Parts: sequence; C-alpha cells; structure tokens
Amino acid sequence: MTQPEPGRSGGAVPARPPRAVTIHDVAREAGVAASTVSRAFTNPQRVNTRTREYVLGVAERLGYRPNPHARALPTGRTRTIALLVPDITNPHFFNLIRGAERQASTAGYTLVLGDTEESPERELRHIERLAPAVDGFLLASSRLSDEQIREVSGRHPVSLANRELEGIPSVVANQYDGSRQIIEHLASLGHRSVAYLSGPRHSWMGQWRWRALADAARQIGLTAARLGPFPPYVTGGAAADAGLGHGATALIAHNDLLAIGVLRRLAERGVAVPDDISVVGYDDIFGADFCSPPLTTLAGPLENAGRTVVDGLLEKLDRVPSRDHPPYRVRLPTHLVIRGSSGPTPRAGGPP
Amino acid sequence: MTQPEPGRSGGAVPARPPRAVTIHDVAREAGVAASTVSRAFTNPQRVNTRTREYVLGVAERLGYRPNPHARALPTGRTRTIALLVPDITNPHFFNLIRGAERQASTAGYTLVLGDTEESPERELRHIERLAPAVDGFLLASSRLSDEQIREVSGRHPVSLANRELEGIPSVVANQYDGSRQIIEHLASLGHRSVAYLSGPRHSWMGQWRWRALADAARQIGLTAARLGPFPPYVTGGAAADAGLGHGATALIAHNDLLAIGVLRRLAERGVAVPDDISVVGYDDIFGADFCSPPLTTLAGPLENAGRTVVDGLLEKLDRVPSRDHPPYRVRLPTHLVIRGSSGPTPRAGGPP
DNA sequence: TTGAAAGCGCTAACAG
DNA sequence: CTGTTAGCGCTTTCAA
Repeated sequence: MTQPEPGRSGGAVPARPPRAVTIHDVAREAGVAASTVSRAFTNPQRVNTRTREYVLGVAERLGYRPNPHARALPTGRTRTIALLVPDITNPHFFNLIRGAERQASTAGYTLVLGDTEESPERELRHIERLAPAVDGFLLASSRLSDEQIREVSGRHPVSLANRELEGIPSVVANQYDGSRQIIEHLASLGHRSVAYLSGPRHSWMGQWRWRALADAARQIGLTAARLGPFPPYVTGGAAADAGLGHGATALIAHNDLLAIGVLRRLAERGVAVPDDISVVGYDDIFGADFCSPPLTTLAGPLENAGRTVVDGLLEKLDRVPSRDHPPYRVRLPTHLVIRGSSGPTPRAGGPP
Repeated sequence: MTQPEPGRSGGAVPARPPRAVTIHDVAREAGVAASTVSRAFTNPQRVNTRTREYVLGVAERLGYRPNPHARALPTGRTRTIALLVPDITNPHFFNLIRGAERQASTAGYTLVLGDTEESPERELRHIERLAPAVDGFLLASSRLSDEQIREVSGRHPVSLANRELEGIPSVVANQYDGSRQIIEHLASLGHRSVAYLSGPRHSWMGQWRWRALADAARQIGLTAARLGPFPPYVTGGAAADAGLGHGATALIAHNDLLAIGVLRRLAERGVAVPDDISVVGYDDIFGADFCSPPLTTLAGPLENAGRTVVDGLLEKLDRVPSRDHPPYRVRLPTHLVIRGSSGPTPRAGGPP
C-alpha cells in the first residue's frame, strides 16, 4: 500500500504553496520598496546600515532566496560555469573535476558538467547549447583546434586546462619538464631506445608530450619513436604489440589508462615488466599505484589544476573590460613517481 | 609579446555586440508577433505549418537561441537538474554520473553536479543553494536520514539512487540478491566464518548489505560478523587488521575502494590472498580487475542506474499532478564477478 | 538614502 | 491561427 505523496493536498504534510518568497514579500513585510531589498543584497553599502540590517533580518525570517534566473535576466550574469571534459569516466579528470567544483562552489558559482566523449563536434554542440545558460566555459583537454578555441573564446569567456593558447587563461601541468624527467629516468636505467605510444590525434597535450620526449631524447642521445595513435583507454592494449614490434626497451604511454592496458597485454603475452620491457605513463591516476606492477608515471596536481582553471575564468569574468591585463597563464609543476614498471634495460645476452 | 585579446575593440576580431538575438529580433525579421515565434518553438502544433516553418527558418538564419533564464521565469521550469554525490572522486560514481549526464542531455536537460563530501550538512546546504536554480534533485547514495529525505522531497522533486523510500522514485542495484550470491560463493569455497567490513554509518546501502549478508549467512549456516565502521576509501586498510583479529576466513568489504585498501594492507602484513584469507568487494569499480589479486566483487549496471535515476525524476516532473501514479521504483540486477581474491578456505593443518 | 518605473527575454491567457 | 497584453523576480537608472 502506497502512502499519499507528500506535498499533495490531503496528505499528512500540509501542501504549502510552491511559490517561493520573493523580494516583494520581503519589501512588504519590511515596509520598504522592493528596490531597497534588492540593494540590501547586491549593493549593501548603498543602503542605510539600519534599514539594511532590518531588511536582511526580515528576508532571513521569511526564508527568502534570490531567484538566480530572475537575477540573470537583467544582469546577464548567471553565476554558473560549465566544465567540459572529453571523458567523464577517465580517472584523470576526477580530481580536476573535484577541484573545479570546490573552487566554483566557494566563489558562489554553480558548476555544470559536460562530457564531450572525445568528439570536437559534441564539444561545440555542448558549448552552443550551454552558452545562454552559463557565464563561461572551462575546457579541459579540449579536442578542438586552436582555430575553433579562438572562435569560441571570441564569443564566450573561456579558461583552458591542459592546453595553452595565446591570450586565453590556461593551466597546464608542466609536461615539458616532466617528459624530460621520464627520459632521464629511463636513460639512467640504461635504455637507449624508447617508444611513445600516442593518444588521440587532436590531443594538444599528446603533441607536447611527444615533442618534449623527442627533444630530451635527442639531447641525451637516445632514440625515440612515436607509435600510434591509440585509443587512450585501458582497451588500447594493441599499443603494446606495436611497441614490442618496434623493439624499444621502454614504452611511454600517452596516459595511465593506456599504460595499464599495455601492462595487461604484456602480461598476456608473457612479457615481463620491467625485466623485459619498461612501461611509463602520464597522470598518476587512481589505480596506477596498485596495478601490477605498479606504474611509474608522471604526476601532476590535478585538483589544484581544477581550482586554478576556475580562477582563470573568474578572473576573466570579473576583470574590468577596459583595462589591459596579462592573460592568466599557469604552469603547475609535475614530478615523476617511480614505481615498479620501470627498471634496468634487459641485457642482450644471459648473465656474463 | 601578447597579441590583442579577441573580442575587444581594437583587436583583429571585430567586437560583435554581445547582445544575443532574441525572440523579438526574429519576430521583426519574420514580420510576425513575438508570441508567434515563442509558440513556434514551444507549441508548434498551435501555429500554421507554413508560418511555423518560415519563422523557424528565420530564427535559424539569425542564429536565435532561446534564453533559458528568461524561459524559466514565467514557467518556473529551468530544464536543469542537480546530481548530488557523496564523493566525486569515487570511481563508483563515474559511470553513474556519465549515465545521468547522457540521459539528462538527451532529454534536453542540463546536469549540475554537487559533491557533498560524505556530509549530510553539506548535502542539505547544496540542496538549499541549488533549489531555486533547478527543477529537481538526483540524490545518489544520500547521507541524509529518511526524515530529511522526506522533507526535501516534500519541497522539491527528488529521485534516489542507491536508496529506497516509500513514495519517492528510486533505483538501486539489487544488493539483497547480490549479497546472497557472495555468501553462496564463499560457502561453496568452504568458508564458515565471514566478516563484513562496514562503511559509513549513514550508508543506507551498507545497512542493506549487512542485513542481506546476515540473512543469507544464517540460512546457509555460516557465521557472519559486522566490523567497523571504516572509511570507505583505499585508506581504510585498518579494516584488514580488524578482520584478521576477528579470525574470519573471508572478508567482505563495504565497497571496492575499501577492499583494495584491505588487499594492500594484507600484502604489507604478508598475508596471502586468497590462500590465507579471501576478500570480496562491492561495485566492480575501475581498477577492481587489475589490482592484485584481481578483486572478486558484486557488479551492478551503474551507467544504467544513472540513466534510470534521471528517468525517475523526469517522469515525476512531467507527471500530471492530479493523477495518482505508482512511484517509479527500479531494482537493477547485480552479478558476482569472480576473480582472484576469493578462494578455498585455508586448511587448518598442513597437507594431509 | 530611498522609491518609482522601466525593462531583461520569454510565456500564457485572452481577444479577435 | 495570430496579435496584444500582462506579468515571472530581479536590477538599475532616474528622481525625489
């Protein structure tokens, strides 16, 4: 037997009128004009201290909540921002999302989340759809071209994570230094030939990683090959076969998801890690420390990045439009977490 | 040298007026009244086919986008829903979130995400804050009491995931059957004494899990103890010590996060899994298949649950208020994924 | 310092 | 079937 739906007339709970208390209710109750109530909230210094306090008290007592939509209409400001990520289920983004959510929430903003599923078209469609509802966009690991991002940025406030573009606020983990750390680590272990298992063709980070790896390899004097692209998921195990075929002694995967997939495939093939081949990833995602062997990977401060990308956008939103201002651009330090998946080069012959 | 900010006057890109095209622009251009344009979008059948098509064409050409805030004002409907989860970074929720985001998006709704960080107070605060901006709430693994949920549900449309409450739409994975499967699996392996490592005190799922485990254990004739509560994170390794101290031959963790933490602690202690002790988890999260040993765990269709919880809410939102309607209540099937962390009971003596 | 009044963009009666 | 007219709740000139 189902009990009566609460909030319906006739139920145990008295059906309060669903209409929320407005600025007018407060005004009437406080004996002032609606505009004064409005000011008391949005421009406190422009109303007499005593009236303000009184009005605020009445509002409190009546349980007044400003209606964000009504507020958005005359001001054009919604106090909502959108975060678009290519893959909501990729652990890489978890902490980024959390950081962004926290920072937005702290600043009194609401965060809406969009999953672009690695598709530039979907990304644009999301932007299009969300544009009238939000004050700006946080684009994380955007799959758009530079052109497209500029275009979007010309139309709406934008802040970038894992991507840099002249004149647009951005935050990235320092992949250049990080990639060098990887190469140095591998070189110190005796490796002379490494392969980079690349991710999505449109991944800006990926291009950077490869460039940094190649630069460092050249300078240190070992050979680096770029293989792929491979899907940046644990299902990208095929990358392992490509790596094996290439003959490198160390595989550097586009991200940890792919690295874990590679680890698996290698295990299936009976290839020992790190004895036969070393594997390194990027991101230090959840799981990188307990896969087997635990993954050597480049870690970045993701939650921090999430907060920072929000800062970049808010800074832009609040900036006085007339003043010229250096664009907000942040590079966060990375560090190599050395675990069990990287080790000395296998010796060509048996023991001496 | 920084290039001029796009969208500023003086930049290379001409600064288009930021004012969006409205219903009036379309009306003027099409030579009809604004209300006709409005109807063409929201009530297509009430406008002459030819005018409608013409108007829609003009709107298209002008790049008209309805302003959701303006639309929300007279209707009270925002086409936005909020999803609140206790821990954004818990992989358990990833697929739930994705499912919800997809379903919402498909239905033309926008999803806003809130992280309650396992705190009932924060959960209420989020609801309070978001209430004027959304049409309803999706509460996943809510940490609120039944009382509190009823109260919230009396005030706003609510749909529940991982929780059931009379008269409120809900979706849960069938933990009862699932827990029985776990007990049967363990019993078939020869275990006679198991311990449940419990999670948050306010976890409704947790209480269910324990109840189901206890029932099944009693019926099948093995003893089950409830230990804890322990934090439901990988950092909850202390649960392993409690389990060891208790002397059970199988440990059933509140969730996979905790189970993975237990696995780790056990490894540190030199306790072999499953030879010395078996470990089972709940959720089949990302990583459960590649931790070591891979985790035996109860899997549920999370993405499906995400879609379903959205359906529950939309159904409620669109329901004719006057008609009595059976509450939308779904139980999704679960299945036990048997991996390497569960095995036969250790024999008391050595080999015979 | 405060009030009156005019919108923000859209919907929804109500006439015609 | 379509146009006119009020608002939705709030902000923001403009006067007083």
